[in-house]
Amino acid sequence: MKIATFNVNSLKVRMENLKVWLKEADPDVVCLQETKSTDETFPRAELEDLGYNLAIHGQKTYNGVALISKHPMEDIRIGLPGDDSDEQARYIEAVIPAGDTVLRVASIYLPNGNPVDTEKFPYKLRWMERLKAHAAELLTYEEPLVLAGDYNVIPTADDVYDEKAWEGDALTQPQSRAALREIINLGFTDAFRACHNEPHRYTFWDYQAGRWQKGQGIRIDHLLLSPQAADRLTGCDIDIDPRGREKPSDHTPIWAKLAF
DNA sequence: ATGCCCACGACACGTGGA
Repeated sequence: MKIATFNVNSLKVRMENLKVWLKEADPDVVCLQETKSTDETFPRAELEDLGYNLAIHGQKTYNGVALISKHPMEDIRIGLPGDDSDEQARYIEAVIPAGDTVLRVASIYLPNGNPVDTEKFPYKLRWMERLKAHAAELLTYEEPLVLAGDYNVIPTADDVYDEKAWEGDALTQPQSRAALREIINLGFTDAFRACHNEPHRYTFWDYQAGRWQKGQGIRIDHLLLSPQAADRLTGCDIDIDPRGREKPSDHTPIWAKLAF
């Protein structure tokens, strides 16, 4: 089972770029972020024609997450528990039959948190606390679980082209990094780091200042695996080609393969 | 030191992204 995550930065303008990648990568499940589509404007037919079932949590203009799966999805849960007043569409979860068990997958769009001297940063940290609590709950199920998405956290200096250039940014703040470590330390495995130890592999390159052309990116899209998922991990990699094509997102897809 | 680029909503440029 190939599970991918891709922050598309608007589905509407990314459909051709996305479809080219879907056809060549042929993922079973894709966690999408920043769809910027409501449930009404979501391009359902185009994705269904490619053989995918849909689970959508949309919002006008901003945010928006979705799961697309070639296998049926059950027990779809919308929104991250812990704050009923939070109206931002940043979390969706579903259960997919896999072999003689099930795979639970979540698509996560963690808040950016910039600028750090505004209410946006404490919102990010509170959201991470809620994610930690929910992740701890899901771990008690003792089933294969993948929490995948745009975490908006650069885990270490090895995951950024220039640590100094990002000093003071919400993505490298010690509090952001500590909060991500706390989640991982519940018992998760970073799929990419389980398969790769080389530094400076990226999933995002800013549109500005020629960052893509200069190879200056950051690694912020992650797949976190429960022990039962990590035991099945056979590979993980970043598909950088979509970032270099026409009308690219500023993110590129990353995937993991699990054996069932 | 700052803006660079891109998408959205909806027509002019402000907001948000990372």
